[in-house]
Amino acid sequence: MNTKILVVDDETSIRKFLKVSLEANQFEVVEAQNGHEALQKLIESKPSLVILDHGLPDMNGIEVLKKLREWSTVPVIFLTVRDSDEEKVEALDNGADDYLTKPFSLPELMARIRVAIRHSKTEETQPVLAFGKLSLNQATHKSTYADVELKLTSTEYDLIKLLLRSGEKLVPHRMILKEIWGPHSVEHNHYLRVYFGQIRKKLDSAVPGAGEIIENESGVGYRLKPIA
Amino acid sequence: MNTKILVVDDETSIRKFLKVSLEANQFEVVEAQNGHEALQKLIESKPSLVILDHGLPDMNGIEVLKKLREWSTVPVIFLTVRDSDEEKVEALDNGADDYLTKPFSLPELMARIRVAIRHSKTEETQPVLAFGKLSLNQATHKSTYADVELKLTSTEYDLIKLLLRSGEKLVPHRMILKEIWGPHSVEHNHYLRVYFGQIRKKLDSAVPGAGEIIENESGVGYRLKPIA
DNA sequence: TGCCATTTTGACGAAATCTTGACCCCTGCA
DNA sequence: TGCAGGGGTCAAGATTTCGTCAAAATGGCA
Repeated sequence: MNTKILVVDDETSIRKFLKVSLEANQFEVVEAQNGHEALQKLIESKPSLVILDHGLPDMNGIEVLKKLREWSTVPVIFLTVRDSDEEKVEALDNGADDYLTKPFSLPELMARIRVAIRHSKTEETQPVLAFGKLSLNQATHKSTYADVELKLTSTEYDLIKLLLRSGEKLVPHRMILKEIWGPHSVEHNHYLRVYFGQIRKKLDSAVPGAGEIIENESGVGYRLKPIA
Repeated sequence: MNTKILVVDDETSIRKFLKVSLEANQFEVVEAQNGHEALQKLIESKPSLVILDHGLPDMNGIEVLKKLREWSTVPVIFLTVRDSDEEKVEALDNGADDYLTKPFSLPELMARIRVAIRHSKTEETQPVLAFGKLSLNQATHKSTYADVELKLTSTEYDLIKLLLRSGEKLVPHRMILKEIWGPHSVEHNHYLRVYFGQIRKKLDSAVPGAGEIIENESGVGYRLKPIA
């Protein structure tokens, strides 16, 4: 699976140019023409990186950036036509990871994309996440409990990944919902009950009693139980 | 303790300029004039970030970068006089985290430094509130007395958190009620009796007598008993 | 098109938690 | 001695949150 990049720009010519260039470098490209579409596509296609233009028809790039930073940690490279200090500082301080002024050089953009992706890899994408007997291999996309494979759906997989990343730290309901279903679903606590129920059942059928590693703190959130 | 930055440049004027500017922004500055000194200082003073000039007398910046990347993951911002694509790509692909061309704008440099430091701050310090033998881990949402776990409900947890934040200072009834139950419930003093009763009971069953750490000042409020 | 895996929704009992009221104690005071 | 106010304790509802099951909707994909 190639690395997916979301390109947000209202000018078709620039989008096409970036699409062709990025695809020539083995990236998969998702396009958005405005802020709302960008946030929508971000939830749908979970890209590994976002290239965000400053000037958009419905809301400006900074607003999009602030919105997505409420729940996403995806790397963002900001693009702009103007070379203004204030804009740069504003973007970088609001969560942009890099900033390029148009016209930019393609090799430089590619190099900066590699840097951004390198960063997010080292921070989050360790090939194997594990906690106690529960482990998850992000390369093969497989998960095991005590070396017994669990057949998880992709949503179940994402939930386990989220808990594993937090170790024995408690993850609040709303944070889970935001991460997995997007900021619109912050209220749907019922999802959590259903999905953690399914996951517990699969854990139990792998190793009876294993479902207990998923703990609930009533009214607050879920966490993994530290190894006894 | 301030964040430490290693500035590597052979030109004294630029080093001084950066030193003054960085110190004005609450950073601590360590200087090096050449590649060998840079690697030396990196080991000695363990900075949180390196600003590395491309042209150095003994070895060029790329070589320094490659060397330090053999064992260090410290963020590196590359500086150069020439605006060359090849140089940029080479630096970024060899482990530089950002790249700026002289003359650069100071606000932009500061913003990019903040980004780099933000990136490297992956692990947060575990926020533990404690007073005497009572402690509360806000990451795991667990509480202990003398290392015995107390199974608190979320409201009980919030109450203990409130008392812990005030240390041995007295917290008035109305303040507690407003914080936990909202401004509508400022009159319901009965809640406090019931809840602190429950908490005392849980403390006692963890360590007999421990319930006494919650003291009441008649007609005024509650507080934690200073350590004997 | 129809099938299948998955996601979303609804329903319901169980568990945990919160709220309320009854009753006790103690203290200070008339 | 009686009584009022504040505090502590207990336990019975009331309410919220959980866990579970299963039906309906959705979305690829042959």
